Amino acid sequence: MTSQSPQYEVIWLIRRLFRTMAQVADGYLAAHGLSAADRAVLEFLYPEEALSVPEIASRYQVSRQHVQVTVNVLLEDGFLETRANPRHKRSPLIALTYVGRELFAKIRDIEAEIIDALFVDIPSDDIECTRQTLEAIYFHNLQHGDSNERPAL
Amino acid sequence: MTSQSPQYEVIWLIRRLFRTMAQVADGYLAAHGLSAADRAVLEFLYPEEALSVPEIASRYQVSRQHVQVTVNVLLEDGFLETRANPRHKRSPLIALTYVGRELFAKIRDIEAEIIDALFVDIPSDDIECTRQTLEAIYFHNLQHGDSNERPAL
DNA sequence: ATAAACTTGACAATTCAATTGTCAATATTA
DNA sequence: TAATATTGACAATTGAATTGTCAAGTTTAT
Repeated sequence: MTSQSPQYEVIWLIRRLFRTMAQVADGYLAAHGLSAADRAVLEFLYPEEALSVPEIASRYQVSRQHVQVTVNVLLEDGFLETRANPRHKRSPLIALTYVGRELFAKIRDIEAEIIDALFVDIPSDDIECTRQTLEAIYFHNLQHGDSNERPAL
Repeated sequence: MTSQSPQYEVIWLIRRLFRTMAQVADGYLAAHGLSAADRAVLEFLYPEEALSVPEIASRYQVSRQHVQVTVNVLLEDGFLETRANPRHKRSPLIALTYVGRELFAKIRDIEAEIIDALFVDIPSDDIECTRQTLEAIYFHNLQHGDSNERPAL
């Protein structure tokens, strides 16, 4: 509603699409016992990354302590494992286990299905144009961003 | 990161753009003493809508009680006023006051500036293509949506 | 017109994600 | 080797939102 310029409408649509997508995501994530925060951590490590908790926190632009708790639970659940960290003797690297990688692959499959259904009517040229435009905005945003670290999930 | 299909990347970008936008919004909203929830309520009433609290709640897909609290504060602040409700004698319509309308217009000006800066390098054809594509996805989503009401801010 | 069923606004308690604060142990660096 | 910083664990707090409850008033069906 309440349109003004095409730019404004694009932003409006992004806000609303995010909201509905988040609702849908909550559904299939909860069905696998995951929260949005869990998903974010898994995504940072997928498929073969190994990062320390503070590293994840700074990328996920979220407090170190919060990531710690999330990671600890995922470790207990067997989706993550610790590895020796060549850069820090006390702070291990966190990586996906085989089970964790399978889980996140499954999540991605579910998402891919939903997304494909969403885009089923859209010509691929339009998808590509949209992708490029959003990417340009995203990186433009980064250039002028006042935050000193990456923007986060 | 971790691209697969252009579709997936579009969704990925929407998620990240939303996050960074929300951070920016928190900044200028807080500078005017508003929360995101306040903004949502003002937007529903701008420029000349008059809705009851339960009506706002069902559009904003949020609990009636939460909207009530938000509206009560905005009433006290003089940004909203109550009017007789022809459909309900006890539940008044809520509408913007002159001051409230000025405030939201100001918010929109700030947003328009930020958005224009964001899109400054993008050809208008690309903006239009993006708008159409996102709109198509949004309405496609609505058709198949399982929620029985509108999707929300 | 009247009784039954529902809606509304107010208030309270709770939940959930996330932040902030603190601290001892350990690492890094100067 | 001493000074400084980082890490993980734990606790308390915040903030936005939900859920529960209830009396008062309103709508609807009879």
